[in-house]
Amino acid sequence: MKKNNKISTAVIRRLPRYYRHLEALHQNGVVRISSSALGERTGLTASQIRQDLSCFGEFGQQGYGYNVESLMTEIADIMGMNKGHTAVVVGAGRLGRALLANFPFGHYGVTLTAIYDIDPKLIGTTIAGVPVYPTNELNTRLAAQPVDIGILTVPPGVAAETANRLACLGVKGIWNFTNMELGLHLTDLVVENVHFSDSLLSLSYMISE
Amino acid sequence: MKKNNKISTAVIRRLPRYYRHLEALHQNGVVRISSSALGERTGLTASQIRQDLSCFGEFGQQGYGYNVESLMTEIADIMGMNKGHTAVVVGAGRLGRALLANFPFGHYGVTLTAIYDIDPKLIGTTIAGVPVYPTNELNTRLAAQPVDIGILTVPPGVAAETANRLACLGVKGIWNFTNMELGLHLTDLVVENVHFSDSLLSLSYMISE
DNA sequence: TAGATTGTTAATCGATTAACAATC
DNA sequence: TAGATTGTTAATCGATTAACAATC
Repeated sequence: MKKNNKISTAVIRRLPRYYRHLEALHQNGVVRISSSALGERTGLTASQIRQDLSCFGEFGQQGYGYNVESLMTEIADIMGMNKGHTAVVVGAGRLGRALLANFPFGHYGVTLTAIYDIDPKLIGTTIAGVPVYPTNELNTRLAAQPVDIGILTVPPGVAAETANRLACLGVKGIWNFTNMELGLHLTDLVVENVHFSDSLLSLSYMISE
Repeated sequence: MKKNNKISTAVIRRLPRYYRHLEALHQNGVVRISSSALGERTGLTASQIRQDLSCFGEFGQQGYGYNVESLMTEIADIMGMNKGHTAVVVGAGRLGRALLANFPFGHYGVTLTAIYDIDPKLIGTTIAGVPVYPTNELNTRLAAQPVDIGILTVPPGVAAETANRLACLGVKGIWNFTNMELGLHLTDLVVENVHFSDSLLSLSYMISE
């Protein structure tokens, strides 16, 4: 009984959190969990969890709760982890390489098809098993073989320009690690910003009380 | 006319965004801006901006708007950028080093006093001008000279344990880059999570519609 | 069966938006 | 002065919480 009304961003932002906790529970061999127990773990109310999940279907069972593994699988599916999303990384500097080395893209259902950089020393090599191409081949390569996500780890100076190119080349989403506001107002493009500075400044505020 | 009622997290999360845009405006030589113009830039309503700012004081002027530089300065101050916060980085792996190399801590009013790692090759060196100490000296060094913020870039396996040590050593905040839930429930400790996976999964959901 | 816990409806709470008098 | 734009109060909207019948 999927309900495609319109999911609020508040709910969407909580889905990965549910997933993270369910994954940990599953790894610890926990088979079932009630909304109240999950609430305790996640720091949310049982009511909110049931409300959130009910946006997508009926995954629980009265008197029992939720099966950890199947709820985990359902949420993974809802979040698009089984859509086979493809992505390219643009910018293989320290941050790009740290991400490539540490972040388990495959685990989240994202396949990296290429890395782009301007450094001649990197061209032709592979990083984390992904080939590095020169950035000036971005247009032709992506035109020939579109991808879903552009991961932006370029220096701030070329962030906006690169984002524009990615947008024109038809990516559906940009994962933006530059501290720049991309200012793209295309309705069909999603920009997810990872603004470290915003995060640190919030922390700074909260410890300054 | 500061009003210390209780600022909602929604407002706190928008402060860095205001700051970012004001900084850019200032760099472009813009001297004054109205709430509606700032709203257009930031994608928020003029009403919300005025409402938000009024939590902290009266920074504008009727018929004129806000002075970009002074509003920027005010917000910087509100966010604690002038508190002289100190921080240590724990974990000098790829991510830690990328952060050290790229992120302008000083610009946000945070002074790094030390880096801790277990790799003997790194001990005694400096990264981005900050000395690296062995992690087993964390307790004695922080006990002797407390810091405000612990930046957690250790591998997931030791995240919880390291966070606990930092908490016991009196840090006020933890900037958590591990994908782990730290599960510290100390009332006087603030944990700011940078969960890359949550961010990517939200993006994944949003492009999957 | 009796106890537990769901999904959902209704009530509450908080956050955003609109409106406007005050005033630069 | 007249026009613009603030800070703030009131109205609206949305999100969270509480309650409970349904049922495993």
